[in-house]
Amino acid sequence: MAGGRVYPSNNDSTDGFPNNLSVLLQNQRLHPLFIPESSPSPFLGTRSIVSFEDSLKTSRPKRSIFNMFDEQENGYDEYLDECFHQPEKKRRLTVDQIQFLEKSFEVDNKLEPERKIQLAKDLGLQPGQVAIWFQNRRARWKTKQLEKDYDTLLAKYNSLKADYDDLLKEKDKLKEEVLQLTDKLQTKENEQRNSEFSDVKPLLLQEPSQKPIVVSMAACKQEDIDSDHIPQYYSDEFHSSLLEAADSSYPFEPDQSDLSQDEEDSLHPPASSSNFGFPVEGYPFWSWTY
DNA sequence: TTGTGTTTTATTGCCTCC
DNA sequence: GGAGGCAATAAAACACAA
Repeated sequence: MAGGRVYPSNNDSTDGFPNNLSVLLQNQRLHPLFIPESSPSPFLGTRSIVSFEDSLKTSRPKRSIFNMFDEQENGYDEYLDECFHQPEKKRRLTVDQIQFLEKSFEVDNKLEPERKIQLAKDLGLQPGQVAIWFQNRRARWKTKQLEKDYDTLLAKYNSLKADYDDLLKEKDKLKEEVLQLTDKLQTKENEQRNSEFSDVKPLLLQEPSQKPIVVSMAACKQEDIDSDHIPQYYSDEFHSSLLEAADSSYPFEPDQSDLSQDEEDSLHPPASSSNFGFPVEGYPFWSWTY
């Protein structure tokens, strides 16, 4: 339920003192902490005082505002008596009292004993009441502060989450872009390979005692056959024997069969074989992997 | 008028500090 | 051990709708 609270007006006060705080502050130039030395409290109305007579009929709590008063303010008997004779039950503080306390709270939310007594004297309250008011006020302030902190954190969280979501979207977008580019590249490479493949004359290497070996020239560029590009560890002797072999013993014949990539691959000896890149029987030299 | 929700005042129990 | 602070909570005061 909502709604501002309507506090009882102090205009019906019978003490003859101004009840409006602003008027009071103006007329007496009161600082919130300023307590006149010997002026009666302008807040000593009839509506803001606990009925102490009623309270005293019952057993006192272990530490009530009465005990606190008795323990701490023994020299304050006159004022206590005045309060004790207030006929009414517990009442809320008046607007003026609350405004005065609020201003005092703004200055310092902690209450030293001297200040407590002065405030009580000036407001027509018991020091214990002032202490309790400050305590409750601190609790309210803390609650509000927690709510503020929560709102701040929530706003920060929402902002960060929005950023994070944006980054996720950006990441997905870039990922998709990479996939598309990869596909494009793959397609281009395939097209290029196919065009090269169509120019190649598949070669059939065959020896009477061996199964036919088909080698794609695409896998073996001319420069690979040049002596300059044959690794040094192949001796000249070995080199010449290869050339000799290519010249006479292994006539190349065109192969009309349609080679698949797998078949082609199967013609190459395994790269990580135990031959360490040396000639393998049954495989042409240009299919060796160094 | 009454029921209900909210706010304020006060109490209680526990803790820390001196 | 006492004073004072805090959290939890009771109780009173109050607003408001039905």
